[in-house]
Amino acid sequence: MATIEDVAREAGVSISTVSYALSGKRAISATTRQRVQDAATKLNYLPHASARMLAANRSHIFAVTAPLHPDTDHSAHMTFAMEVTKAARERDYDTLLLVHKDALEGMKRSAATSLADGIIVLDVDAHDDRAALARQLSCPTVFIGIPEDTSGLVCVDLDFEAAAAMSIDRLLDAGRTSIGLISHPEETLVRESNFPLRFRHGFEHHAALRGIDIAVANPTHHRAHEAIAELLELKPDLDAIVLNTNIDVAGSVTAALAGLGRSVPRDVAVVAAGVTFSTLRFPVPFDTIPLDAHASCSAAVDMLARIVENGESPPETTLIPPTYIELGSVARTSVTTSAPVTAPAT
Amino acid sequence: MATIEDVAREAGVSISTVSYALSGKRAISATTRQRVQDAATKLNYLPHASARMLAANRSHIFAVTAPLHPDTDHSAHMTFAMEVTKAARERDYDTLLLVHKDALEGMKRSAATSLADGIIVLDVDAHDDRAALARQLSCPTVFIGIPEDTSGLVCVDLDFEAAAAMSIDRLLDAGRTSIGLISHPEETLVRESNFPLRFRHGFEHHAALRGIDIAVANPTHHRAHEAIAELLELKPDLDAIVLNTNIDVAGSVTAALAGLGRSVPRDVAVVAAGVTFSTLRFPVPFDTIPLDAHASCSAAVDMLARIVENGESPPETTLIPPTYIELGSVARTSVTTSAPVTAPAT
DNA sequence: GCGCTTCATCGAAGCGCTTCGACAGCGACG
DNA sequence: CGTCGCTGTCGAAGCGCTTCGATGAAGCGC
Repeated sequence: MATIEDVAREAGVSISTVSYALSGKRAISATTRQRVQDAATKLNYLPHASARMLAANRSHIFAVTAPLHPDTDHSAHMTFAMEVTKAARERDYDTLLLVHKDALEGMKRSAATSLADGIIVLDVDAHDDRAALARQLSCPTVFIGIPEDTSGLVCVDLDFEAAAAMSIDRLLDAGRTSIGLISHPEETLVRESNFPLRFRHGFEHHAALRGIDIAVANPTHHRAHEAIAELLELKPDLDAIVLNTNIDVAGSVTAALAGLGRSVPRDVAVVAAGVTFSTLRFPVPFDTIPLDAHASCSAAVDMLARIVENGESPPETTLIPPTYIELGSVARTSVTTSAPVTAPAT
Repeated sequence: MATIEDVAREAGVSISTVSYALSGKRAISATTRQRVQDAATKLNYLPHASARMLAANRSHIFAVTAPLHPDTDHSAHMTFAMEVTKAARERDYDTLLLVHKDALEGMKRSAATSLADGIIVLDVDAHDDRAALARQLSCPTVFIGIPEDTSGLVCVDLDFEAAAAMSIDRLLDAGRTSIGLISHPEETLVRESNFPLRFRHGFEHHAALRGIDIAVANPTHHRAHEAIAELLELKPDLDAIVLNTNIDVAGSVTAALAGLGRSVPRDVAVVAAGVTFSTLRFPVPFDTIPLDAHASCSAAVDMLARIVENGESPPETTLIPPTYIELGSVARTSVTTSAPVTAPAT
């Protein structure tokens, strides 16, 4: 492999000139820069990674901690890891994958050895060990997800509270009156994975605010029809369901409702909110308030890069506003529809 | 962070002695070594990653290329990436994730900049661009999966041909006579993902060898019942199904068969072969010949580490023998069962 | 035409580690 | 008692890059 010295010789300049010409950190005349670039291209020069790291004290590597729990949704997990990696590459960083039990030890190690310039934390629990570690680590760290105590941290995530409120508002605006929430499986809630809790909290809070009574079900075995039966028992007049759950449960909601003699959206409106999957290929696609991995990850990586490169200190918490995608699973109820079309209720 | 110099001062020895004491590359007296280790522990010393890389010309990093296709099974994908990472950590390597289009460019870059000591290639197609690249790269590379032309490469994988043969043998031994294969979706076959093809080839080959006639279905839309109906049309007397397909199709086989008035294993025996998922939580668990991610990944990482560290050159292809897990989905047919129990047909 | 600034370039000092060769000390051997 | 060969330790030379300070050349005003 060609070294910077080879390029310098080829271009007839000094080593430092090559470095400055390629990095742009000092003014170099156009002609010299061109010669250097030509030489670099000709020799197929790429700087030796560790030499660059050592001299510049910067690795251009981000560590990504992504622990795998028994109840982890692999698909969502993969999507986030990929999106972080893609976003990092766009800013000229590579990503080191830290998994499993190695998460804590890996964070320490990659910080202590200066292997990583920064750390991205995925799949955050309400009381996450990695929060305490991040505070004492002095290696810039950004959380995708929001632990209970955010002091001294930098966190990015979808505004789940707002997403929950948005789902309620849409359903009420469409004339629905009796809303149930199907949440994540028990296992996920038990370890206090942060976002199902935040969604649920936002849901209950906003329901109270709008003066409606709601029901909540946590499917124990990823079974949709059990959850729905549970909701129907609590609220026999159920006419709307909000799904903040995994794809398995969501995917079988249509069938489960059909089994109970209800159709979507005629009898029951459905909104999937704060979910990573698309419902486009479901028998009846559901209106969706997506948990957009791309948005969260590129925002987080962007922040991390700015902390590392410019020493910026972003706010503790950045909430990404939700967006609503209509796919036809929330028709207006007949009562409302019978009102004059030109003057819809506000 | 403490440097090697701090440790040397603390232990009252020279820098090189510290290096040798910690690496064990030269004889150091027990007392000195102990003093050095104590000093290192006291100062919380960890060697600076890039300094070590630069001096030793070794990064202790493996790159992992794992491209994401539209039809990629995220769960399997994640499992393999995780298993590679875990296996690498056990040998003191970290893993860099290279995704998406970045796969080729990332391989080049991490090799050219000496960022990675070696490369693991996942999700290999029969005609994979990464094979040609690996040949010209001079960076040790191990494929998990087997492209058509393996010359000059090092590849590890489950012996899918043997797994296919094993599934046929087991079914025939259990007295089944009419076997159908449900393979991967069209999309996966079209891009010539290597293992579905190898499985299918082994399946057809062994069926011919054992003198039976078989049927094959490729579900187009991940729909199990369509595939089964297709098989039944081809072979109305179907009494055994081999599944070499994704979890979505496999998961709904029981229901699809029930819908067609057949039960497992009474009417139809089922074996899942060369699959990454477990069928334990299916309504009827299926006998399984697993594609064991852990086995493949740790074998591959082991090989890569030995190439990097000892300059070994393993054989082009290493096939991992299949194992059979009985879960009760292959009962002997009544005909066979009525034969004397003490003298089963061979 | 002198001193001043500005621009482009260079030389050299590290970054923190590994590793090679050198060498002191010491027991063994003739 | 001199010499040989070990063993354990040290000093120093890099690894390939970045970056600081220095310097020469060119441009400017007075």
